[in-house]
Amino acid sequence: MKQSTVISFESIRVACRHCTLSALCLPMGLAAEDVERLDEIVKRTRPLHRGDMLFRDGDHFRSLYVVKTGSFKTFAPSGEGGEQVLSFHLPGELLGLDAIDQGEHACSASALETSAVCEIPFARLEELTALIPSLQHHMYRLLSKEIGHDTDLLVLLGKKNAEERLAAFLLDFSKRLHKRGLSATDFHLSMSRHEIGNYLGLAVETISRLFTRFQEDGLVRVERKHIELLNLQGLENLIASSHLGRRQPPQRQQQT
Amino acid sequence: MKQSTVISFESIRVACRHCTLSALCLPMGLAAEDVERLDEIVKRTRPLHRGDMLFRDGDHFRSLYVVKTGSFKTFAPSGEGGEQVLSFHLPGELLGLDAIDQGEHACSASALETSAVCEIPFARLEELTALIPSLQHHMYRLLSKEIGHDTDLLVLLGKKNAEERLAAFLLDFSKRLHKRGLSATDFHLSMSRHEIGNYLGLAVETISRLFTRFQEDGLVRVERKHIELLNLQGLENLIASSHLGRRQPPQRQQQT
DNA sequence: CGTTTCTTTGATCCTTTTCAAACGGTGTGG
DNA sequence: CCACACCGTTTGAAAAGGATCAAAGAAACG
Repeated sequence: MKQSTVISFESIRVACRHCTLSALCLPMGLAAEDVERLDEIVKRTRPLHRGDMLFRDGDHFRSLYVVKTGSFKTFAPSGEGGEQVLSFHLPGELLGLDAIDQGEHACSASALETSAVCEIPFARLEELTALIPSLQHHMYRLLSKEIGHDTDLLVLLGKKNAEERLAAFLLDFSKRLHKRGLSATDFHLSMSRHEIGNYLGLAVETISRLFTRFQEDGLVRVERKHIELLNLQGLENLIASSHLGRRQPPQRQQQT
Repeated sequence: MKQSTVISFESIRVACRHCTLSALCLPMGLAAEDVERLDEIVKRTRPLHRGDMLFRDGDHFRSLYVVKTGSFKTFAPSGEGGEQVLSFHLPGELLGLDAIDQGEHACSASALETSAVCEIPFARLEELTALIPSLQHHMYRLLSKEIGHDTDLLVLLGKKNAEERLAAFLLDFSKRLHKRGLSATDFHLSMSRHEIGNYLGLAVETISRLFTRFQEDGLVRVERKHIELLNLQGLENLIASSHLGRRQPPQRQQQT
C-alpha cells in the first residue's frame, strides 16, 4: 500500500490511465464517462531523469502535464543567471498552468528524480471543457487553487523567519504525501538542500543549520534526504506561535 | 486625457458599461456581441471609501469584481494578527479569482481610497463562458495571468534586496498606470508607506529611507504620496544589475 | 579510486529590523 | 477657527538574523 519506491512497468501503465483522474477529477468528483473522454486526449510520454527539463521558460506552450511518478521543480529566472524555485510537484500534481496566458512557458520545470508525466494537450482540453460544464468548473478551480498556493508562499517569504519557513515546508510536504497515501512522518526529500533554500528564500547553510537544530530539539530525525517528523505538533507550534510580541498597527477597517 | 482625479458621475456611469470590457476583453479582443452579453450580467455597486472592505477572507464567494475607479489592496492573514499585502489593484483590474477554488475568499480586499467596482456574479459568468469559447479562453488566460503576477512577486520576495524591491514596485506601478493612459512618471500613491512595506516584505522605516535615498540619487522626486520618476533607466538598472558577483552554482540541466 | 558535488560547521560581515523619538499633516471638538 | 490628539512619515542608533566566506567531511559518480 505505502510503497513509493519500486513501481513495476505494468503499474505505471495502469497508473497512466488514472493520473489525470487523480489530479483533475478525483478531488471534486467528475462523472465516469467524462473521465473517459478526458483520458482519451492524454498522451503518454517517456520517462525523464534527474535534471531533465520538462519545459523551459520561453518554450511554446502546448500542453499541461500531470506528474505520474517522481517529482519536479519549477523555477523562474531572477536576473543575472539567478533562479527562484517556485514549487515542487509530486505525483498527481499539475504543471504548466502559468503558461496559458502568454502562450509560452513562464518558468522552467525539471525532474528531481526519475519521473514520468501525462501530457494533456491544452487545446484539446479546452474544447472538452467547453462541452462539459463540470470539467470547466474544475479547471477554474485548479487554476484558482494554484493562485492559493502562490499566496501561501508569498506569506511565507514576506512574513516568516527561517525557522518558520522550514517548518512550514516540512509540514506542507508531509500533508501532500499523506494525501497520496504515503507516510506523513517518514519520507524522502528528492530535492537538495540548495533547492530547498532557494525555494524558501534562504541560503543553503541556513537550511543545513536548521535541520541540525530541529534534530537537536527532537522535532525531526534527518539522515541525508531521509526525513522523519518526530513531533508534528512541535513543528506546527513553530509556525503559529511566531511574532507574538510584534507590533502590528491596528488597521481600522469598518464594515461596508 | 490624463486626468485621473476628477471624474463626473456621468463618466462613471459610462465607464461602468466598459469596465468589464477593459478588464476582461480589451486585451484579447472579444466579439462586440459577446461583450454585450457579458455586460448584461454585471451588477452595479455603490462606491466604497478608504478602509471599506470589498470582501473578507472567509466570506462566501459569489462574485468577481472589476475596479472601476479608485484602488484596492488584497491581503492575507499571516498568523497572530499579522497580514501580508498580496496586491494592489488599479482600475480595470480583477479581484477575487483566488476564491473560486474553495468557494470562499482566501484573502480580504479593502479600498485604498474612494472607489467603485463592477460585480460579476461568477455563476452567471461560468454559464456564459461555457457558451462562448473565446470568453472561456479568456478566463483561463486571466487566471493564468494572475499566477504570473504572483510568480513575479515571489521572485521579488525570494531573491531581491530592499532597493531592488522598491525600484521594481515603482516601475510596475508606472507601467500599469501608463497602460491606462495615465502618466508613467508622475503619479499618486494611494497606499501608505506601511502598506508598501508590507507588500514588499520590508519595514516601514526601510521604505522611508529608500525613498529618501532614491531622491538623493536623483532617481525620483517624492513629496508625500506624490511620486515623480526622474530616471526610469536608472531604476531599471537597479533591478537588473544586481547580484553580479553572487555565486550561483551551475545547475547542469541537459536537454530532454 | 579519484573527482566532483552536496552537506555541515565555524567565524565574520552586512543588510534590514527594531527601538526611540521628533516632525508634520489631518481631523475633530470645543 | 484654533488647539489638541492621532496617525503617518522621517531620521538616528543599536541589535539581530541570515548571508557570506572558508574549509572540512561525506556521498555520489564515472
